[in-house]
Amino acid sequence: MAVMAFASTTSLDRPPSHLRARDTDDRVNPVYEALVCGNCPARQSDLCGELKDPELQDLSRYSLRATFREGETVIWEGDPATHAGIVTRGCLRMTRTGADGRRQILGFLFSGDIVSLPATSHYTVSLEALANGELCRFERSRLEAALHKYPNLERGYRRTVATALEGAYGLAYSLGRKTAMERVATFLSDLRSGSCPKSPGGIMHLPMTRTDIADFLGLTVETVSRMFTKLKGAKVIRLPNAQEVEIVDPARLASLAESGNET
Amino acid sequence: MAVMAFASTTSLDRPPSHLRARDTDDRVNPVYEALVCGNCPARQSDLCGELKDPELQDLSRYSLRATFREGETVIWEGDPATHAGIVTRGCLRMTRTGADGRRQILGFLFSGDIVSLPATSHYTVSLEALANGELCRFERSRLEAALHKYPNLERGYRRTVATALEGAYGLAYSLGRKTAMERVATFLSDLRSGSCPKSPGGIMHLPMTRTDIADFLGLTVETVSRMFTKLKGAKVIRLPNAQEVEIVDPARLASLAESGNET
DNA sequence: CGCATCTTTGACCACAGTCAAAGAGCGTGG
DNA sequence: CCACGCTCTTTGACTGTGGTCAAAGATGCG
Repeated sequence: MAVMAFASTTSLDRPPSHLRARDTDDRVNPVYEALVCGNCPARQSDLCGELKDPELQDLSRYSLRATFREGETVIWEGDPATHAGIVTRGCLRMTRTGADGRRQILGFLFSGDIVSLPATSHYTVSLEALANGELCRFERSRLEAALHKYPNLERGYRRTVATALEGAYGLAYSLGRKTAMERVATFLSDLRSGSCPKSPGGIMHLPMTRTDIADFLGLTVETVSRMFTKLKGAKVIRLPNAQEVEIVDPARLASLAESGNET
Repeated sequence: MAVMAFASTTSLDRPPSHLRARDTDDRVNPVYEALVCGNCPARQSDLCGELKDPELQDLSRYSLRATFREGETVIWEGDPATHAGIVTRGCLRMTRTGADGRRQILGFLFSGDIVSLPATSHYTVSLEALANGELCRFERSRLEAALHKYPNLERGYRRTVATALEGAYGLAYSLGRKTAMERVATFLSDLRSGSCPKSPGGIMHLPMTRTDIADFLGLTVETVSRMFTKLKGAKVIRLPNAQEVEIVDPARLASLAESGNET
């Protein structure tokens, strides 16, 4: 699939074009796909959730599967927006990078989350893999045809984008009006109730680094680390190691997410 | 007669009345609406822009017009989300308010801007009028039916929401990663190229207060005021009075929006 | 084991927030 | 017509939260 180079904003701290080679493993396999959809993690998503089996089977004929590896950039800000898709496995970060390298992460995508089409002809965010995974993608015109053919799908897509908008508003509220402690508490609280996979013991594995969290919350690594330490000291969370968090006191965490200092 | 029946139906399932006295002036007038659409400011919008005249005429049968006055709250966060609509005149602010009164403005809506349906059954933001104006509204199920009937409309709606998402991402980037000066410069620069009405002399009338701007940019009134003063001192803008801004040096303003201190 | 990357901690600093007060603009009423 | 009160804006002095800089632990990998 043809992808052009875009010197401007994208190639700052991420390795450039050689990573995009993986894009080529898109493949179409009607029979296989139809079978796969049944137990696809995205089967429960807003997008596919309301589809009936025959609809899904028809739709799956147009789906393309692409695997990605940790560290790989799946979508580059500024590239022609040719596909939309669903994450079926793994985790990605959605980022926007300024000309001077400042970075804002706009969200983390887990299995079942959707990559929607931008309003413009080019992507306005990058998508970088935090863990190996897989995308179920649709070529733009195929998706648009399907949206028109299946009102269920169209409604689901609408809800999906509205949910994304809702998330962005929530993020804006955090960034604009919350303190560092509130932001970190909000982040952990949201992760807990979100699609981040949890182990049976209630321990969450964080696929993102402290730097990623900082870039998501509009803070610095140091501040994020200090807040983690503080939450650990207050016995609100446990940190078996840097990548694992156990939320010991969800109620207190939720309260900290709203007020910062205890109620 | 069918139209009249529809009119009474919608007034029945309209949200509880104590919050919104003004809503009562919704009215349906097929002939009048059809004529009005032709020179409606929203005719150029993403939503209505691609519609052909017959489609528009059909659609207009379901439109409800509601006027609003400065200071009035048109939509309350938490209310059942019964309508979507287009601003046809005036200006509104979209706000989210925390339990403790902290406020984040998520955007300003001018004529032609769309109020889309939320993913949930209830509105997640409030809409407050900054200037007298008018909304062209559609009852939820009517809009959904129309979206399915007219692919043009559906595509337009999709682009509209994607544009809103784009705007929210831009705001998040500002809030998370820009300095006070950059945010104010970005705000003014965006207003200039946006739908905020301008006088022939290139002077913009700001319908929002400094407090509103602060609540939009995640700053305080004092900081916003200081940045305005600084921009005036640097001859980047002129301030004939507090409500009017003339952008004297757009290029410099744009540069300040990205880097804060000169290039 | 050695190097690289990520995380944590500490000391210091600056940008924007807080608190306070004066100035500007505007509608209302005497 | 001006005085009054209200709201909004501006300016000043000071403070504090979170950023910056630096360095020491962890952790993981070849």
